[in-house]
Amino acid sequence: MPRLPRDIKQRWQAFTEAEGLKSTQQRDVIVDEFLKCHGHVSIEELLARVRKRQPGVGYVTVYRTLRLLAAADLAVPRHFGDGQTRFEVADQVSRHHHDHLICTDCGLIIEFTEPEIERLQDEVARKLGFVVESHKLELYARCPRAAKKCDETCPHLGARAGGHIVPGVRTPGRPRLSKR
Amino acid sequence: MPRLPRDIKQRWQAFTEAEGLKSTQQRDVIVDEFLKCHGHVSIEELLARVRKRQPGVGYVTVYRTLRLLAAADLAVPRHFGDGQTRFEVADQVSRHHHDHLICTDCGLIIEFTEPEIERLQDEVARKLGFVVESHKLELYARCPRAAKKCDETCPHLGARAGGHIVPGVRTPGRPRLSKR
DNA sequence: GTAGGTGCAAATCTTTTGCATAACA
DNA sequence: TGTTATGCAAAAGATTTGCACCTAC
Repeated sequence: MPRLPRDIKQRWQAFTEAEGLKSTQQRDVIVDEFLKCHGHVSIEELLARVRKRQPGVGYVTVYRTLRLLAAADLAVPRHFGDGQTRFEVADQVSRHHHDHLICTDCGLIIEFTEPEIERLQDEVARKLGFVVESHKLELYARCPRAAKKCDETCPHLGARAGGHIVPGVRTPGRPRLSKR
Repeated sequence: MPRLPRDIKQRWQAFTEAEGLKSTQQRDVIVDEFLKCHGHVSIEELLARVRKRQPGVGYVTVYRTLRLLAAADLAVPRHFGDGQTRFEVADQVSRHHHDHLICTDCGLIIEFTEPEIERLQDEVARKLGFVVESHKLELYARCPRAAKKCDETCPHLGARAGGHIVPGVRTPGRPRLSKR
């Protein structure tokens, strides 16, 4: 059993080889563009990037390629509760693992790491007889009343509606993330 | 501003009153059944329970009632990545707050609490200038190779397909939760 | 030439809304 | 008696599959 190559492109190559996958113009561009992404891309977003280089590429092809990337452990799907799946480059996750803090005012996503939390997670699981494979930690938080700090970080603070009752229910608690 | 009643049913009553909501047979049964739930119910699951008492109740009514319960902070929506929204009684969340460990073999959900993790979360947010409103922590884990422990806890371990490649991509990483 | 890939259209699946009818206060 | 609620059907969104055609090995 050969060691997984450090380089992410090599890992992709190894995967395609092992699975007998072919190289095509579309697939190559999609993978290339995806690996250049830093944040959390949705299929649509990636599709838009790809089409700048290869107009005519279909949604489905991006979808299937991301599925392959996920199978190869090169992409990690994320669900922030807005009903869309977003993907993150696994390299960024493993080499620079992080969790997320989501602003409940504007949906801004901040990444953070807290090694002590990670350690405690492993410990909790171990006590229950499990071994953690992955985890998801999201803090839904808002800037303090003073809103001083918030003006700096939140792009469109205060852009919410003023309604009386009940939006949809797709997001955890109250937060509503931007769509598309 | 009156204190929120301790009792959850009283809180619901206060909410309906304040919002001018009417009491109906369907709504009453739905709320009642929901509050009796302990785990994480999906709309369909709750609908099934409700229909045992009131056949003919529509999916939409359950949906809208849960939306109201969420607005009243009596239900907390959860997203475990299988594309379905599940709801938890807020009472269980606030009085007995907990996070989730999900078995990547069978989808079994175990609840746990780790006060130290909670504390660290607040600290991290504070350092970034935020105040945590809520959070979501999920550990995706598997029982140790030996699988000893797993046989005890996992209802249908080994019930997965044996396919070669790539299921859907809705779940984080590999885990596949049971549908419906 | 053949297995694998692409892209359209269409099927699924879940959540959400429109609207006519029924039930509550 | 006038809201408010219900439930059907259908819209909306996102994901997933079927299938005919195309392309890389």
